[in-house]
Amino acid sequence: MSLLTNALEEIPDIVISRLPIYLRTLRLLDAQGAEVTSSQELGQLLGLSSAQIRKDLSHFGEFGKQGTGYNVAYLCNQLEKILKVDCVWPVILIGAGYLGHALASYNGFEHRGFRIVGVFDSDENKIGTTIGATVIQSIDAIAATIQRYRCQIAIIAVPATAAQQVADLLIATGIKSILCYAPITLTVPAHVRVEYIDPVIYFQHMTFYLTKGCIDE
Amino acid sequence: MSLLTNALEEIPDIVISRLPIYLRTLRLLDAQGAEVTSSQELGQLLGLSSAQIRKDLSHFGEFGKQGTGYNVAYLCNQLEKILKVDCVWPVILIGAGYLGHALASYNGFEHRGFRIVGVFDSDENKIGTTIGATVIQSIDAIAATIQRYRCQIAIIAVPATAAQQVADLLIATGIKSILCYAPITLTVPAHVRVEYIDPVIYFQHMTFYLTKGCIDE
DNA sequence: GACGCTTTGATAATTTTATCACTAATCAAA
DNA sequence: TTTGATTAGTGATAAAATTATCAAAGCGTC
Repeated sequence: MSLLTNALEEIPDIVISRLPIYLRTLRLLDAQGAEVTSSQELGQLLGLSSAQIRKDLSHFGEFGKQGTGYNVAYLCNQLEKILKVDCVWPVILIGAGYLGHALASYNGFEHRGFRIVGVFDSDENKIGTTIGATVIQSIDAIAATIQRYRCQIAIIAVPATAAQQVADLLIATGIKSILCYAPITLTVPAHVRVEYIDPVIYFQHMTFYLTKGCIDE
Repeated sequence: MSLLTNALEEIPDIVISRLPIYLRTLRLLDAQGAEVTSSQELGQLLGLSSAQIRKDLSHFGEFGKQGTGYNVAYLCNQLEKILKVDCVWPVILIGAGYLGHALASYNGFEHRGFRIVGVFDSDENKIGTTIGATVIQSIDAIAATIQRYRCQIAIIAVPATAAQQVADLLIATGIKSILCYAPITLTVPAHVRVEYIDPVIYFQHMTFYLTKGCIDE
């Protein structure tokens, strides 16, 4: 089977969503000096069944050797190709509050395939100031940056009240994927993909399973 | 059916994971002054089918009225009870880097059921300094804070290299749920729940669906 | 009050996802 | 070389999740 899959087969999104986890773990194993691994070992590390991992990978080709397992470096490479992160994607960041600063300062993006190429804010007082080497620009400058880098990915790190408006602007300017840190669900056209990060969603998921133990009660 | 469900029925985790999204949207509707809504309207806002929303809610009881829909305030209340966020949960935060600062400064936790009651770091230079009104404490002080607040939830916002060690410490001290911002999969006992936030995982998911357009290529 | 429109909640049907079970390949050691 | 222990890949099966369907109920209008 060809690497980027036979066009007849539609790969489930849930499979795609696991690949980055596999990749992250494989790169850790690689960094630890492991030459080979197995679906069983990976499954143990990730809390998944070995069958699931083999099945997931089988959508894209054959990467292992029976009796031996997978060559870590090779599988890393293949996954990077499948996910198209064997290169660096330009990303723009909207919002230069505390969160925007944390994201812009994070140095874990580049070696995993992403670089923040522009930071934007609407606050006049922030425009022109810097985060590390990056100058915060006016919202008006977004289009130019997107064009220059052919940027398809944006991070929204503005307050919830401004997020939809920012999203509309980004989409009008050609952004195809948005990572939204604002705690709202955006309304976007079908060709735009949005992923959300809202820590409270995770907390509220957790508390369902906890026995109640609140402050002042 | 009783509110917190008939013990015979095991509610799928995937259903639980959607409830916080429903709650978030309902509270938005409430803030906008909406008195009632419908599974159809909610579904439209969230990109889900109305049947799914009705089915999800049906695990917990009957909250709507045929022909009318759901009373927004009432359904909010019920979801808050189901998720046990009709109160404030104490949370501790480990790691006072940029991300830790962003989290500690965020004022969107409290009204959704959570309060950061302690911030900890291993860096001697940070200990004793403040984020807003919160004093950064030594890692050694974690146990006392957990005990004092009967804290069950922790946020890990330390580098990947330290995360497992911190997790082990937290678990030994009684933490039951961890929100992990470090880009690794933690190894934890079965009774501990971990949720992960790693933006790169989302980016790499997105790029699978994008046409390649990297920097310098 | 009857009628038309809407909506829920329940059940059935369908689709999707995960698991199982097995074959063939690989390797190390006897 | 043979044997035993592993392991990938895969078609079949089981489980889970989503979607479709529909009766009953509510509301507004005539």
